[in-house]
Amino acid sequence: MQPAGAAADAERLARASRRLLEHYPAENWWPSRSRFEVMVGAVLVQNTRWANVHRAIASLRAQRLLRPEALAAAGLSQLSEVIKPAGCQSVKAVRLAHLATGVVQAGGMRGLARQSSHALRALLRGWHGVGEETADAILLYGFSRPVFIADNYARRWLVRMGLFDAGSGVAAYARCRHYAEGHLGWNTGGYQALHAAIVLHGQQHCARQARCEGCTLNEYCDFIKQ
DNA sequence: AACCAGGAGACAT
DNA sequence: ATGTCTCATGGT
Repeated sequence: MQPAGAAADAERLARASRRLLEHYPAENWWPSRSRFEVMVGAVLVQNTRWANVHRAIASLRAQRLLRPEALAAAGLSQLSEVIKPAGCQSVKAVRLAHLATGVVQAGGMRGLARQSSHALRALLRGWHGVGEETADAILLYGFSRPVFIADNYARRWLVRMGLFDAGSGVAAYARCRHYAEGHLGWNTGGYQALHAAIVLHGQQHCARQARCEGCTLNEYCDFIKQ
């Protein structure tokens, strides 16, 4: 059993999450034609707007590079040129190369799909350029695993609601994810929609302030808190 | 021209 | 272990 108060926190979190979903019903949040494309997109979208990522992916598709073997065989300079619209191309080209090579060495997408979520996350995290958030995005949207993405938006949201403050850093990310998963216990579809809603809310409201006070849409944030 | 973007990794406490 | 700084680049 969970300690006293945990049940109340779980209910608050669940209620707030439901309200978020009602007001930010994101559809087609992560468009993709294949699991590998999700993996590629997860790297390209790092610190980047999706609109720019979309162009880079279209470019990759035109070059027939949206397959692990082809991507792994591509040269860095070519790759860098193709993904340019997504920005930070020299960095991301290297990361994509590691990603593609990793997929091939892991036995392709089929080999990856056989892994447990825990094993898969550990494997992905071992690849250069795949951090906590990117790994979880791949798990959630690429491999349909029930994972709560504890990104900056999610962490800030939880802190503002006074529910949970994990601090910062890699370990803090895991603590936050465990907290949310432990209190929500949702399925994959739920976490997919929730992540989208959290990001949309975070982008539109009090994006940079430490607290909701002073936010021009404070009433909305208070509404979410109920 | 400044500032942000659907972070990651290195580095210093 | 945890918190902070740096990197890298297109778009607004």
